[in-house]
Amino acid sequence: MRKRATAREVADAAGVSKWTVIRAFTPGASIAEESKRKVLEAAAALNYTPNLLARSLATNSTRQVAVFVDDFANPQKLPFLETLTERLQAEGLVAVLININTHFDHVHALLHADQRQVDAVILFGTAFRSETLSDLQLGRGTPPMFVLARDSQIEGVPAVTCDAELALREIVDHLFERGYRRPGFMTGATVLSTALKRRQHFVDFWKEKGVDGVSVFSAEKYSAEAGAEAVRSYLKQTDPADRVDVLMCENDILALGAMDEIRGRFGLLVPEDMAVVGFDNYELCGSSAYSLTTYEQPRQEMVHVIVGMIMGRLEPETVTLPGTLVVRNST
Amino acid sequence: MRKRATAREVADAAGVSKWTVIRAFTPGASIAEESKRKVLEAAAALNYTPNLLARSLATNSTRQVAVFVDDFANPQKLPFLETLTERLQAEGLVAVLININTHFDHVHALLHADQRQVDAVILFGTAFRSETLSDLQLGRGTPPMFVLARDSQIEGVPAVTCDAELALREIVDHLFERGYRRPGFMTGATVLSTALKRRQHFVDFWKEKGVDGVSVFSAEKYSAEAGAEAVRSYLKQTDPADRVDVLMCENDILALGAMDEIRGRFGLLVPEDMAVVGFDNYELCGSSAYSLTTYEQPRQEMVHVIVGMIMGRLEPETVTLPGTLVVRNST
DNA sequence: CACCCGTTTGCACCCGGTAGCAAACAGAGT
DNA sequence: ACTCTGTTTGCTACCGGGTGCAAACGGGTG
Repeated sequence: MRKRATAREVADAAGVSKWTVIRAFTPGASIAEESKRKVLEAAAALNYTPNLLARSLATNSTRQVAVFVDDFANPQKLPFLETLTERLQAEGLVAVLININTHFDHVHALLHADQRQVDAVILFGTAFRSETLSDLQLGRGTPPMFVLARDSQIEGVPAVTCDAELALREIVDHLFERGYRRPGFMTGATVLSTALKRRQHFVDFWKEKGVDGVSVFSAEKYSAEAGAEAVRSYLKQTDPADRVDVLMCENDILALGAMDEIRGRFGLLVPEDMAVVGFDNYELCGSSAYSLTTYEQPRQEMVHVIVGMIMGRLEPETVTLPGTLVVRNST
Repeated sequence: MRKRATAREVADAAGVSKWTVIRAFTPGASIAEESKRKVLEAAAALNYTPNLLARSLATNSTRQVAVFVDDFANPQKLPFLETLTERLQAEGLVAVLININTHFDHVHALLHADQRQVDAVILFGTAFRSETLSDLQLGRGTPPMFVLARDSQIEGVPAVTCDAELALREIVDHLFERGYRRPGFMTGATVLSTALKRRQHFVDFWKEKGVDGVSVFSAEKYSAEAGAEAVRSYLKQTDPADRVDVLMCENDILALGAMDEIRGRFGLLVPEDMAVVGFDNYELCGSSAYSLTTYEQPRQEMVHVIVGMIMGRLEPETVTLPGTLVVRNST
């Protein structure tokens, strides 16, 4: 394997010192046209490009951003990752994707990210417990952190989210207007559900409308299968007369699973027997097979804001952005 | 922002030289128990961990793997990314996710990966044209490359794929047995479709069965919407009597879109009027709303093999692994 | 021709580790 | 006490660049 050329080698070939070579590759550096040309020619001949590793070490900036993900079941992560990587790359940054799981938890991951000297850490919808940080005792040592698409449960760590209050208000208004009066809510794993505030706002706004008893039940995790199971056990143990008339699910993937179960196994009609609402507006929600009413997060704007904060253009502070209610046939 | 502690500082605190500190953090290094203890105490007090950037520079190994992705529309990417990151992390490697798009093409990405000194590049289902490599003229300079979940079109670059020949044979056998005789095939963008070989095998195996005319048409890209459109224009311009009785789609996401269109807009029944087959076994294919017959790629094994090659445990060579036919109600 | 000032270039030192050699040390054998 | 041998420690050189300062250069001016 041929080694990469170094600035030193290019310097020898061009008959200048290595610092002149560096200058030729530093925008705005003080260098004569003539020598810049010579250097670039020699560099092209030797196929030289600066070693970003060495540069990072010297400048103390890697231009790498760690992205923590712990829930790959939600297909909505994919378009987010697409937008995020695209925007980061447009800024000359690159995403290091870190899978948080039982073998590699947040502590490991943060330690690792810190050792790699990443410029920032994005907690992308992960279930980060604030105690984790104090365990680390890293204090000011860690790279700046940002929470994306989930509320921050860590003091001093800003979050960029969809405005849950506005979203749930719009949803509840819509459902009330359509005449639903017996609402239910399906959360994902109970521990985390507070991180999205959705349930709380849902309950509160129904209370404002004078509807008090929101049935709440919980799926094991965020997956279609788990959503289906949760609905199955709910429908089995609930008297048909007492059933909710509309079921709001914490995200689309739960909602799709729920819908399948409601229609498939129980032969009920959506929305006639039971309406369903999701959250995220995942691509397949619009298909005629589901036609799920849902709420679209302002993905582009959220990513725009978080990248702006990372680049230092925007003040790092918690920001909530308005999304869009997408009404379809499931309500 | 407090700076990270360096080996030098720990050395001063522990009253030893910085090389002794390094040894305390190097498994199997020659160091006395006593001084190791002293060093680790001082390190804990100062919150020291080695700087991986500096280590990478010195050892010429970053333990980073670049993963190129250019198609985020296929939700199947997500479980693959999950498995891939998990396995890489288990080996002490980390994935740098690079989004290949019009603003950041393969040439940019390869150059960038090379500058970052990544240990390997995984072309994860990307449409890499072999000319791109010769354009680069990087020759032996580039990091080792591997193609995942697509055939390699680059000489000397091994691919790890699902065995398309076996898969299509099983699928065609199954369809023939069920009595279908007028097969159709929907590819994604035509340019790439050869990279998956699926169409060719499909046509060949039908020919073996004595069925010659496979209707082939193509969606603009890999998305449900594109699949739906392709089916719409096919159904519109084809006489009902001449329609295919089974439609095989190059992947699930096309198949789901196609199914929606067939049932929703045209009011046809699947599989009675037209059967549909996909490829990948994406989670929602199993839902009662679709119940799509499809073929599951051996994801775990594929990732296992590619990571083995990266780690040097396995010979780098093209490997095809057998998947599993999943028969459901759409055929 | 000396002088001044702006541009260009070279240099010492630094970023934070790793590799391999050589010196220092300690315990055993004679 | 002396040598031998194995362990432990320190040191120089190096990975491939970046920074800030000082010296060299060059052209206009009096």
